[in-house]
Amino acid sequence: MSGGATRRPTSFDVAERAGVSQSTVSRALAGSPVIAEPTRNKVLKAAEELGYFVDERAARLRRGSTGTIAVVVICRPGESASTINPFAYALLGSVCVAASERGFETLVSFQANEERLFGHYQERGWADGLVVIGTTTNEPAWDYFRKLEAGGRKVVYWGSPFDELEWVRSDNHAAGRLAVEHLLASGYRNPCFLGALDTPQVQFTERWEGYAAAMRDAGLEPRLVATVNAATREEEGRRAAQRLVERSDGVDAVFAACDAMALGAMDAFAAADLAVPQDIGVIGFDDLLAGRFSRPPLTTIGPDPAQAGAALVEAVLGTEEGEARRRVPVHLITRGSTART
Amino acid sequence: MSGGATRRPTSFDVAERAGVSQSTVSRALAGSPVIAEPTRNKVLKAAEELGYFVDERAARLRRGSTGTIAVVVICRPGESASTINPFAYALLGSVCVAASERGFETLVSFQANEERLFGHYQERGWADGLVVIGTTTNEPAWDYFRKLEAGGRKVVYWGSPFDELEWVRSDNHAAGRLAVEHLLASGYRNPCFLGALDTPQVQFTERWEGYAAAMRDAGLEPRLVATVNAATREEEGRRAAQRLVERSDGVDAVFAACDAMALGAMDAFAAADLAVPQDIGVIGFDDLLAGRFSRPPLTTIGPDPAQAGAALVEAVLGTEEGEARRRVPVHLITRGSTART
DNA sequence: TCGGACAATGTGAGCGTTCACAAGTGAAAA
DNA sequence: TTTTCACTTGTGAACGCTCACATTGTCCGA
Repeated sequence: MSGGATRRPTSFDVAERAGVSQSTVSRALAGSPVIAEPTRNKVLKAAEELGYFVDERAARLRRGSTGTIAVVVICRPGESASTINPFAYALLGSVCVAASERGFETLVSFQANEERLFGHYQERGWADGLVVIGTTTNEPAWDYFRKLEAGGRKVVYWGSPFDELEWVRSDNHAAGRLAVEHLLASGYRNPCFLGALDTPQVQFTERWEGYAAAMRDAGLEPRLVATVNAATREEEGRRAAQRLVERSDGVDAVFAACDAMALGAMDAFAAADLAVPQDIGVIGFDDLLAGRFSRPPLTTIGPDPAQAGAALVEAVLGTEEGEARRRVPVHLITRGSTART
Repeated sequence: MSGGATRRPTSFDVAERAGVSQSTVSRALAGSPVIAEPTRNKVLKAAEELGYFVDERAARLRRGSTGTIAVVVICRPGESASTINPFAYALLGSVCVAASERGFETLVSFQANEERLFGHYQERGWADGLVVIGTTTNEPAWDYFRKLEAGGRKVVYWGSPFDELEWVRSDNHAAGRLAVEHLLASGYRNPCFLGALDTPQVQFTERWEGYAAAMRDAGLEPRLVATVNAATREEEGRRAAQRLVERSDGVDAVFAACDAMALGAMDAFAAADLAVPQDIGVIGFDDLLAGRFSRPPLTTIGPDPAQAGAALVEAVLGTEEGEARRRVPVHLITRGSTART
């Protein structure tokens, strides 16, 4: 409306208008009980008239607190904000909520370019801690994380491939077992695992291990249908499933490393006229919204994102060693894609 | 590893270690060309050894910049981070990316409780601007927004119900027309609109208006199947579709106000043994990932989230009036749910 | 030998707060 | 009246940084 950009009012402006000292303004606005009621009212009125808000960056500087945790979501190269695994979003959201519940702000950035990613870690050095969601293969990451930790900051990784870092993960072992048990109980005889083991995604590897252990316990041979890198997880799942169909070696169920892959696989099965769940059972991991609306709806295993987010925040704010290294429990959500009966 | 929490190093610590003055450290780290190369190296080495990072909150305080834009995602009451409309996440992501490209940080919060929401606006007052994603019916919001704007901050709303606020929206009118044109071209004769008009979601209302105008242009009577409030959008869509099925008044296609509703509706149609797209066509809005994996895949209309995010950031950072009030173009994505032929 | 120009570094103020401490009230107790 | 004390408010020093300005050192031409 008006012309020039007017300077933002400070507590001194409020003090002048209210006819008190600046520190009285500070106290009144901070809700200090020592301030007399009439004074407080004068101050509040003046502040409101001027449209004054406390400058948090100054307050925090003085107070010595940051009150902020940084969250970095690492995108895969070429991945945009809209093609990223939706589970990362759910996790991001619950991290923000959990942080907010503990009175912390969250500073969020999405990074695809690793060069810039590291630059950003530095800029964000002023946060109390850093939560990293996603995976990077970049080795120099170690050095950066070390530097950050030397600088008194804590870095917690969701599903880190680096053992030296603090991490929070799903109980992937349990997930693998749950998948096998459920598939066998549903009447499938030859469940295979669909995913990749040679990636920095340790979570995939752990799911495989859980799956393999459960298979052996049941007297069965674990089988891997390896995915190869593609533009999206769905595409990876689709291609791997196509190869599986061509092979046709008696596999009658698939435990996919993530829902996106499972959905891609279901797509491929439909194209090959294989009926899910009759001809082949499919179970995923993540509990994406998309899985609720696929035909058939996708049976899946997943952590509660709220629980996972809370665990991450606790880990990044907690001072106790060890306590931070946690496993988030997973749950089986049974839907149509494994309902053989 | 070590015991007590050591104080974070400051530029004075670096200066002492490097044997130079504090301001030389500042200059060296800021990349000032006036610093001699050997000095810069000494400083960089000392900084690295101490694990020093510039305290951005102090730097920005001194510099007078915030370099931050706040993003608030409003959840519907009872909605958790994982049940929120995924489009909001995609939008959030692209806002973060767009901001980062312009050198800004993003401070993100998810708010369900409106009381706290407003408290948070104040705390976040130190950002250069505020992007609000989601909808609130709360009238006092006006006052808060006014106060924020009086305080020199800019608030931009995604799909605001308040006309006095800056907003960025999809071109919902065009979306309504696109939907009708596509449905008629696909051989449907009686498309209805599924959604609610009495909500603060102006975007829904605008889509209805676009739909209604296109219907009249085609010589047809616009028809509304009203949704009523439920826990999730899917549930709202499901229930409205059930009523539509019971009515069976010749409607042969549905334009749902959002994908989540469309998916819920498809669920209800499947339960009622109505085949999509043969018996009834369905088209949504948002281009959710879930729509790509539904059976049949969902035809939808939507803005490019990246474009929308960029427009929001531009609006919140731009100084020009009017320029900020923008419409983001929408695109039709044709999939199975309207493939009658 | 000296002074001026230029390059590199040091000095000190101040960004807008909070907080420990000092100081000013007025009423109750001596 | 004087002392005491509770209750409020004012004063001034930080927080860690950047930037305008002052200072130092070095080289070169007169």
